[in-house]
Amino acid sequence: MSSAVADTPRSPGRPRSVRADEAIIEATLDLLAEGMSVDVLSIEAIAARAGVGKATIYRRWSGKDALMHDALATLKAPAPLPEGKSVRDDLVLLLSHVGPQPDPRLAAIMPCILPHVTRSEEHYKAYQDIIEPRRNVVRSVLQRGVDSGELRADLDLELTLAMLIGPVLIQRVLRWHPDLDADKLPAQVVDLIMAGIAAR
Amino acid sequence: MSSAVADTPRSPGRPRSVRADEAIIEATLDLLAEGMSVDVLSIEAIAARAGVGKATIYRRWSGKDALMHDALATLKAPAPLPEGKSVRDDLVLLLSHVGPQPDPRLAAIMPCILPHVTRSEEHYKAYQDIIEPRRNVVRSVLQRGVDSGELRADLDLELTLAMLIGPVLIQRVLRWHPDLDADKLPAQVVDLIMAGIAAR
Amino acid sequence: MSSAVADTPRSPGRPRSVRADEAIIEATLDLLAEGMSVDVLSIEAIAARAGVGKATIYRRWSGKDALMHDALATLKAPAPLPEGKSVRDDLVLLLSHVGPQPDPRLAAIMPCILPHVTRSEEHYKAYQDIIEPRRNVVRSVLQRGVDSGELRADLDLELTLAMLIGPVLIQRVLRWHPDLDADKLPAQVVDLIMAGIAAR
Amino acid sequence: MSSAVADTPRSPGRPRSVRADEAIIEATLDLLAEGMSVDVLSIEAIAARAGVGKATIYRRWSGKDALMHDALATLKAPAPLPEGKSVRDDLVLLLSHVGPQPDPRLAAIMPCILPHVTRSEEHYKAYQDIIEPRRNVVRSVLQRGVDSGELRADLDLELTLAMLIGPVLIQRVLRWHPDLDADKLPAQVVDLIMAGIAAR
DNA sequence: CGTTAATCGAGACGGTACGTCCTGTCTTCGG
DNA sequence: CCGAAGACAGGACGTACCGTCTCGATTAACG
Repeated sequence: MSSAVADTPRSPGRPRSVRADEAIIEATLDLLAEGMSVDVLSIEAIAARAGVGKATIYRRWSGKDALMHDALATLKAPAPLPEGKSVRDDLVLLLSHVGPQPDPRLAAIMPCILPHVTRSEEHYKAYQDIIEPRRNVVRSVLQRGVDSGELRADLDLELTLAMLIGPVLIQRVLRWHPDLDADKLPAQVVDLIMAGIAAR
Repeated sequence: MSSAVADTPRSPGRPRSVRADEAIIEATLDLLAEGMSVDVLSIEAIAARAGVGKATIYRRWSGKDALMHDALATLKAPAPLPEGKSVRDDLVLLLSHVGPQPDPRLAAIMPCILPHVTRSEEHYKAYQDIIEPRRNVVRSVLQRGVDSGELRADLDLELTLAMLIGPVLIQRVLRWHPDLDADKLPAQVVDLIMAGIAAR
Repeated sequence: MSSAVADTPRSPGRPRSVRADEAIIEATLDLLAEGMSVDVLSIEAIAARAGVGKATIYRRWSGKDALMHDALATLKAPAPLPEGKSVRDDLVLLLSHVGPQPDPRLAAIMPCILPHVTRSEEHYKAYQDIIEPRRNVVRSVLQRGVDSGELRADLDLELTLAMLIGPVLIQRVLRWHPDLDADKLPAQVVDLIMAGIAAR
Repeated sequence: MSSAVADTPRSPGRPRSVRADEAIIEATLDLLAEGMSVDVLSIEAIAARAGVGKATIYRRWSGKDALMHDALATLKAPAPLPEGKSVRDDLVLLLSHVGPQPDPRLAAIMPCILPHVTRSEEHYKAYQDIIEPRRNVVRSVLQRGVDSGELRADLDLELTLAMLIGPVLIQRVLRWHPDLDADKLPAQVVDLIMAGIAAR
């Protein structure tokens, strides 16, 4: 093409391998999902699992935190499902997706990053760009429920958000609980919080 | 000993220092409360903080897990508060105690052990003796509410438990949330779950 | 070219740069002469010094050993000096040429390759084609001395060769010796070995 | 003992293992003797060969150079043999000891350190305390020969020294030479240099 | 009141992972 | 096709801790 734009000037030398990029991210997610905590997750282990030299990782990311952030960002489900017929069904769907879908590793990883973001405001802010879009979807569903009259008009959206997400975050702990079924949890949570626990 | 009762047979040699015991437990809790995750919490750091040799720790505990367990067990508030005048007030009180009281470090530590117990059923069971008594208190308050007619007769106690505890576990994450006040969270959570979010 | 002789069929594409060839050889010799050992001498360093890409080197030589061999072969003085008037003068001249002439780097490089050829018989043999011609010149001078009666008839030529070359090889070590002058060393060595050290 | 001297105050903590010291030195000498050059010799290889952690090496030596120096110092034969009946026999004995005795690795290592000490005056000086004592013994034998009239009165001791040591340093190269026998080399060298090569 | 024995702080032990640097090879572009 | 630039997998660097061990000194109860 003889026309103008020099789209991407293209730096000299061999371009970075896309295969390596993917292998590193996948290895990171796999290791996280295998239950390793953020702190015990080692660059050396990631490199070995990805079949990659350590330098290839450090060429792309400054350290473990930056790599982790990008790895988790790839899990950022591209808007899982915005709309259904009722607020109740939408919420159940969304909460189910914080769970095993779309990437089955997500449910395993989430509790691992919880203490990570808890450590400091700095860590917390670093993950806002990943967490907030997900929360926004839930928030908008709640707002729609208020507007449509399905939910109470005086509802504290932020509080409700925290209560919806909390149980799901600890759902892995509930796996071994004899009286609860993790698969049905989202629906039960939504139903309970819709109705309230107080007697009528 | 020529006397009767062999109370404690008393082994020969220098007895173990009580000061060391306490210093180690305190150092462990301090470090956990400072936001370190379970994995990065090192025996070496505990020993240094406690002013104690590493062997002094390994002589008492088999490893990090055993020490952690005992340290957290000392936080096991000796029955925080059994009874109030209403289920609502009791729940608020109990949830507040999962928070900053009685030991201010408790709230900081709880999110740290979450991924730890999540790792495997083995880890999970190891902490049951600490977690379950606390849950039992909440459970009995809920049962009393059902019996007294304050709560719905068909209430799923285990599910309700999970929903009450979830938001509190992630309350540290909410510290930096602009629209939520961690101190008021327990009361808000209880009120919301009592009433439900559905419009009447 | 429309003219006649297609001497060398001339492969297609850009011909190899003679400048690069020379620059690589020169860079190799320079680095060796700067006292680097054979093992620390890196292709990367040679490429950088020559202002050349690493691939440009690997396209011409199979590896470090092959490059080194060719580089040293260029130092193979094209018959330094065959004949003088006396065996003594010839030897002094030859030893001086193992030293700073004709290429001043030769004296610096020789001790570097010593441990290299020492490593295995394989390495040793690889450099025979460079070393032996030089030794042959000395050998023939010695033989001429025996024939002419200047040297003892029962002389062990190989042994004498080793004794003449040894001191020169370590002459760099002698640079800092306060009582020896490297420049005069060849003459002194020849004179001493001619006369012997035993009292008469 | 109630008397004075507090010999060695003894620092607290576990004392350093003598076994480790020895294993490290032995591993270093073994690897050097196996023909590795100084530069390719890695701390990691030494640690592996010695069955020792890297930290155990770095706790004792600042780096490769310091370790090498101490390793070679242990080869410093504690006065190989001072005196015989003739200067000739003494020299043969001493030169033989620069060779395979007392430690058979010495002959293999010497050519390896030659380019090392050659690199700079700094490196050269660092090994003076190892090299010079050995040279001193030879020097004193030569001086004794001059005093006793066995050697020429006008002998240049330093030059003679260089000529005696040179051939031995390159004796490994001579291993594969068909016409020379490394074992007999010292005697041949001494005899030749005593008599001179000039015809009488 | 000296013996005995388990404790203490201290720190070295064999390891593992760190993040950096350099190896020799491979892969892209522009000349 | 060549040349430079530079990414690739691999591996050694020197540091920092890991959990274990070994040391001299301390500290009680027992004989």
